[in-house]
Amino acid sequence: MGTAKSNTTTNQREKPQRGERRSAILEAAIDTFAERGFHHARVSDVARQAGVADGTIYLYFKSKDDLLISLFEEKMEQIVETFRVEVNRFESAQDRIKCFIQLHLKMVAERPALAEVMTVELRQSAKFMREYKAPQFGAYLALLGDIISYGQERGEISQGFDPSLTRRIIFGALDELSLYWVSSKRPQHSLERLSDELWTLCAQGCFKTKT
Amino acid sequence: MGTAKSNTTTNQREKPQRGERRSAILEAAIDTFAERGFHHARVSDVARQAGVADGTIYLYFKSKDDLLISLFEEKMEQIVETFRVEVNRFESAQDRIKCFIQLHLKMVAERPALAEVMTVELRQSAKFMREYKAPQFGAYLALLGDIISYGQERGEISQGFDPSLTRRIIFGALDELSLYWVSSKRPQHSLERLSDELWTLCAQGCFKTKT
DNA sequence: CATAAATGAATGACTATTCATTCATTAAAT
DNA sequence: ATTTAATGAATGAATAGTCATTCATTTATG
Repeated sequence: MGTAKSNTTTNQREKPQRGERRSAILEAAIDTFAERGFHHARVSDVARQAGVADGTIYLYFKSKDDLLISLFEEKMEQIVETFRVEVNRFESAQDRIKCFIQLHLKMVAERPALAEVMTVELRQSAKFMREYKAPQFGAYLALLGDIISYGQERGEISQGFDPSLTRRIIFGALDELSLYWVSSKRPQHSLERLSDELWTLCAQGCFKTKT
Repeated sequence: MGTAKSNTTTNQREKPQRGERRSAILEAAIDTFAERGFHHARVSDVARQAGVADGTIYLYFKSKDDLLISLFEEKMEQIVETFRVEVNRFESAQDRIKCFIQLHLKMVAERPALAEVMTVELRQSAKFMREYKAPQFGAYLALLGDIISYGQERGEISQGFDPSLTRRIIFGALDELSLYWVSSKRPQHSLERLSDELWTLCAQGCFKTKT
């Protein structure tokens, strides 16, 4: 408020320092894509939000598509790294899966705009940028699958489950819960509640009698 | 083949009969949006696929967006109707949920293009056509939630589960499995396998020991 | 001063939508 | 039954608006 150069008329950022421009653009892209959606967001919207000129974006990214892809890959890479470390602090597969679920939803709570972009735009991109194979999304799924395989090795999880399917099921459930949470203005449920519900279902199923 | 006017040079349809034009356009839109994605598909692509002129589309739909919305609502309405009847043929909630899962995946197998459009584009629409509340998608979720409530009334399902969350979890899992299946050229798993895997997880969870 | 970085107005490609015109079909008139 | 008129569905070329990308110029840096 007291800063001489502060500009309170818009939500655009202070002009970023040298060396911070690339990440300023990425962060601006997250906010802008989350608010307007990738297709409706203009490159000039991202530029304004980042506090740089339109052309500056093209010094750091090849195209608007490249900006979206870079955003995915770089953020997802950080997430996978963090998750892997956190998850491995637990010994049992049960605790590891519980941890994974909690971390995913914690990320949604802390970076809703990022969650929104990844949740909503990832599908489009995966399908329509055919050459882009989303390697870091693959790594995310692999991490989840590894926990399941690990649980099978330890005898915690029945051999009957196929890790490559079960990981999709859990990811799908997490993804839908995330979308539900970021989309509702006033969510009726806390993220802890969502986490518990999914964990309980994964752990013991929802029917009282065994089939 | 023997028809005098048949045109074998392209994949465009025979000029549709009067009174079939609206549905010809809807079907063409499903194929075109599935192949190119809503944003990359041109209105003229849909027109060519339907065997009508560009302008004809605007006699039946207000805009390209309206075409997508109409597609969702009309197809989803049929699906909800069919599912409700089929599901109610079973007495137990267990069988009803199993039936629901199987019907969803059967629909994916029978109408992959429709599944693809709904799976990929629904999220976008839900977010960016704010005024469009996707009532039929709501009905789909409600159907699933009703089965869960019914199971709780009958004492099959623990009271601890919240139907409005559990239905999201199951829908999310189904949706992700569908996307996985339609996106992979040569799926390693049959849809029956996907159905069994999800059903088993929902029914009894994946851990051998109770928590 | 020389080099690199940043700018933002101008460009050009793209495509949703419009609307003046066509034409097949139906109804009216003889 | 045959001709003529009326209708409105269908057409597709032209329009109009959008916006990603470029690049000549300006600004900052060492």
